[in-house]
Amino acid sequence: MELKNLITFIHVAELGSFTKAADQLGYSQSTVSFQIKQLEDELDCLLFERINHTICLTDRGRELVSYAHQVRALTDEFKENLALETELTGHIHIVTPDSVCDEMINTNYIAFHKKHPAISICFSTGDSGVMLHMLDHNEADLIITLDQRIYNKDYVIAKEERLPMHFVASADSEFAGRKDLSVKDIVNQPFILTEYGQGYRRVFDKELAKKSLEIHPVLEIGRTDVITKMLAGSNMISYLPDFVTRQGVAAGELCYLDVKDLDIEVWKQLIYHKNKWLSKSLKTFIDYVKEKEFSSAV
Amino acid sequence: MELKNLITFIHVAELGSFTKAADQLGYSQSTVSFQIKQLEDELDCLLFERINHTICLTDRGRELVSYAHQVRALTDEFKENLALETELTGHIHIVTPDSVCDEMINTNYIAFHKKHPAISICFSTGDSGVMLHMLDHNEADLIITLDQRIYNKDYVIAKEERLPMHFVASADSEFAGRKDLSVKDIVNQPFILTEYGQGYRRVFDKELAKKSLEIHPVLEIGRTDVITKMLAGSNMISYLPDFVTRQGVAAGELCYLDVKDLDIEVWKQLIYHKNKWLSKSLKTFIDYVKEKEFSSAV
DNA sequence: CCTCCAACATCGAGTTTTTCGATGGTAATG
DNA sequence: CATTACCATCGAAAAACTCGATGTTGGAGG
Repeated sequence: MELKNLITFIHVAELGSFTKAADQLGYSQSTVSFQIKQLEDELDCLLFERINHTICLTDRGRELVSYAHQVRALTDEFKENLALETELTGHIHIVTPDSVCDEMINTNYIAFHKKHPAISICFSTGDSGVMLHMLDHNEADLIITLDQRIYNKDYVIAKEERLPMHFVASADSEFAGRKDLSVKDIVNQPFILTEYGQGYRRVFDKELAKKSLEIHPVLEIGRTDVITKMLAGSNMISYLPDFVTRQGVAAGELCYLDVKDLDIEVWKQLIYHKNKWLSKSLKTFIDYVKEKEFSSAV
Repeated sequence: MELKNLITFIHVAELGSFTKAADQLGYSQSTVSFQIKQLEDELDCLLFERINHTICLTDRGRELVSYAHQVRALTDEFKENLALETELTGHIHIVTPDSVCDEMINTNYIAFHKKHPAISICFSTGDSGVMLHMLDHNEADLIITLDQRIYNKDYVIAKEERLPMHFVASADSEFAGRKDLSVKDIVNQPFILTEYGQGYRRVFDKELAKKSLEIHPVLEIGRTDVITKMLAGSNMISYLPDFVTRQGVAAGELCYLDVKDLDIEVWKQLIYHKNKWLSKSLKTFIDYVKEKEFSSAV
């Protein structure tokens, strides 16, 4: 009972003629005969009485007409809905580091949700390793990494930008305003950093190790908002992406230290798996994140 | 979007595995891959995300699951109904000579209708030529002929019997009781016969012509009930099947004339076209007619 | 760390199915 | 009586389907 045969059957039943149906469908007449015969064999009943070269639906045939129309209607409806791509619904799972997640939820996500209330979104946080693993296991639709620049043929980098990094301290730090600092000058200061697993922290430690230096932070915490709050007015130092500290510096609470001999490449990347099916919802969300979350200014 | 592929798709979606679906369906794994790919190509969308050798339905895939289930349900339902052969409904068109029709409607049909109220039946009358033409054009489902014995490879003779024929006159006819009459003795009497087109009348005339005889009836009429009524008490003679006159003879109103030199073969046959689809209703009706209308006693 | 296993994709070969054109028979038409 | 229209059937050609083998990759187990 393949759809093709049912379509042919519908035409034959409507036109009352194998030949006409064949013409209409672009088949040869013998093909139509064969297809109808197939249906008859499969259903083990006669669909048309053939008396004197004219055909006439049997009762069974009439039942099949009704069924065939239902199937066709269902199919048409389905294909139409598919073509329409319906409304923007569905579920999206995005995983980011803490700092990014904070910013997104607080500043941008509310607007997105207002615009697309039917898209349900799950934000969760994780370090780079966890995020990539989730991508590989189709447990996340989309991730944002703050890490060394990732390239992998299985991933699509939807957008990326290099993040300027700074050593940051309280605006009233003893190092504030000092020119041409070296890492060595500050390495023994009390540091507050993101925990080791977090992307750029690993890069940071590695780079220091190359210089045979080591930093023992007094506090490790992923929440960069906590870090910046604690820096202000304290004697602690941190190493953070600009977007985290920019506001504090502008407000006169924090300052950048002028350390010249450490320049770490930290990238912010928006990544999804290359085999990921991009629904319209997901595309919309990706576009949103690309625009809102990535500064075109940098 | 052939049904076969949809079935495979349903299995894959349920089992979450191409391989398992292949096992369950008796396909090879490559076949299942191919079938799903076919669906994806046809619908121009990804149905499963393949990430790390595990598959996961996409939104489109989920929509297709719903559609595929609907189609399958519809198909199952249809096939089940077909197997059930539902109730006895439908329309049957039977054509008979006047005399048979009279008898059927008056005596038997009412009982049949009570037993099978959902079967709608159309009785109509016609002479043999018309009836056979209707059979050939699928305008009648079933006919009963009273005529010479018909054989044609396109027809199915559901039942037949030879009808005894008699010259009949009023019980007080001058020929009543006379032994060993010849056709010649009565050929000039006033005759009342069925009209020429009617089956056995044609045979009757032909047989007389062989003997170089001719009869000019004073009245020709198909309604045999009218004929028998007119015979009684008149000096007219007719030539009729036994089943028409039996009652009158038994009642002492009519008598058979003992004409020995004319013996015409008249057959009552129940015929349908060999290409006719015999619905259960039609079969039931045929069985009914075979039993009720054809005397097993003759 | 290495091997094996489980999955799905892909390819080419073999088989099955589908399609077509030609042919045949029959009834209606002119 | 020739012609047309119609459907069935047949054999050949074309297309589609199916399979097994192979490749790739990640995870599990030793």
